[in-house]
Amino acid sequence: MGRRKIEIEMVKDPNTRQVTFSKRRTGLFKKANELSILCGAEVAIVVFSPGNKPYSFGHPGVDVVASNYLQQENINIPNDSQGNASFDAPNMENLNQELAEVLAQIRESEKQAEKHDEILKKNDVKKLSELEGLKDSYKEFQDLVKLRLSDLEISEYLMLLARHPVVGVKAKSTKKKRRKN
Amino acid sequence: MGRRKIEIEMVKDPNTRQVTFSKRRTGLFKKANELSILCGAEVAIVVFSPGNKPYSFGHPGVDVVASNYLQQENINIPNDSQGNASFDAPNMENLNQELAEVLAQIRESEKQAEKHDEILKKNDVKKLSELEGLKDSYKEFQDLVKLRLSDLEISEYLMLLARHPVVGVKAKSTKKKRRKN
DNA sequence: AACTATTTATAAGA
DNA sequence: TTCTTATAAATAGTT
Repeated sequence: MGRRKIEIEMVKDPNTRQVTFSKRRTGLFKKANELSILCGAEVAIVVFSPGNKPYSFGHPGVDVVASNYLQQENINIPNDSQGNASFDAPNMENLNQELAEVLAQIRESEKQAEKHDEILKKNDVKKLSELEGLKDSYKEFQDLVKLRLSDLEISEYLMLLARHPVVGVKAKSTKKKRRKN
Repeated sequence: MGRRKIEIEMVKDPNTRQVTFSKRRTGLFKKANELSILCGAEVAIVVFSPGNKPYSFGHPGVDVVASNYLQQENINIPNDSQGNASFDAPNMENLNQELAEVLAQIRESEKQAEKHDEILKKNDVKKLSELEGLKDSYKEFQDLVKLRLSDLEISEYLMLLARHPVVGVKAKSTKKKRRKN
């Protein structure tokens, strides 16, 4: 849909490829957004550019989509179906297990936190002094939870993407080369 | 791009909505496929229909993406050697311990949260201004979480998860050996 | 599912 | 990178 028709095949020129990527990624995300609004559908997308830079889109949010997915499928626990459990396996499994535990607890905590909010909303607040204390510790609590929650949300999201109802491992890293696109 | 222009808002009629969903989902996946081919990009999409049925698209495949990514980046977690601004990242060796600590903290926080709930229940709280504050701070860290959901992290988690989509409920083992190479 | 009148996306070019 | 524009492609309403 441009000045000329192009074949759907790898764009040879790196520059052109980059430009094409940028334009089409924008278009893809726009379409995804429209789809989610028009149809009330939940959408999550992850894309890696030619330069390996990751981009993502989620509506209403990757975490929400993931949660719904998990709620629907819940945590099935398939075994390693690939038999390729060698690569850093001990390490990963160990983390995986712990993460799974934390995940469960976080979700529990989240529910409580929500309840907490609900209660606050429904019951008109009365004791000011007490509230002050509550507020502080509540916030601390929330911070703690959230500190980990982001990682977990990602894990959930990834489970979703992997199309397997599994709990994923997360490894905090960061370094990454940052290419242009 | 049809007989008439439509507003991007929830399609009211369920039938029409379903039809729109089908058409646009097809279009979205087609676009994703073209993007992946034209630019050699990795793409993964998950969509939930209005009826909550999941649809997904992946090219060339989440696990493949994961392998490539790991091979390229590996789980190497040096400090920021690229001069990229980033937050600290504990390496794999520290993860277990870190997780354990967080786990403990969360448990503690949960207890606090419960206490809070009880207090609130027993004392009919009443103070709108305070409520507002609570809601605000809650939103604040919600936003913080969103910030942490950077593309970078998502990609890393995606890779790791897809590579090790296993959740073993095994006994807690000890640390792990080697780090990335 | 097909068919088109239109709208929308985008390939080139600036 | 952003914008412009000719043209290809997607799709809303219809059959």
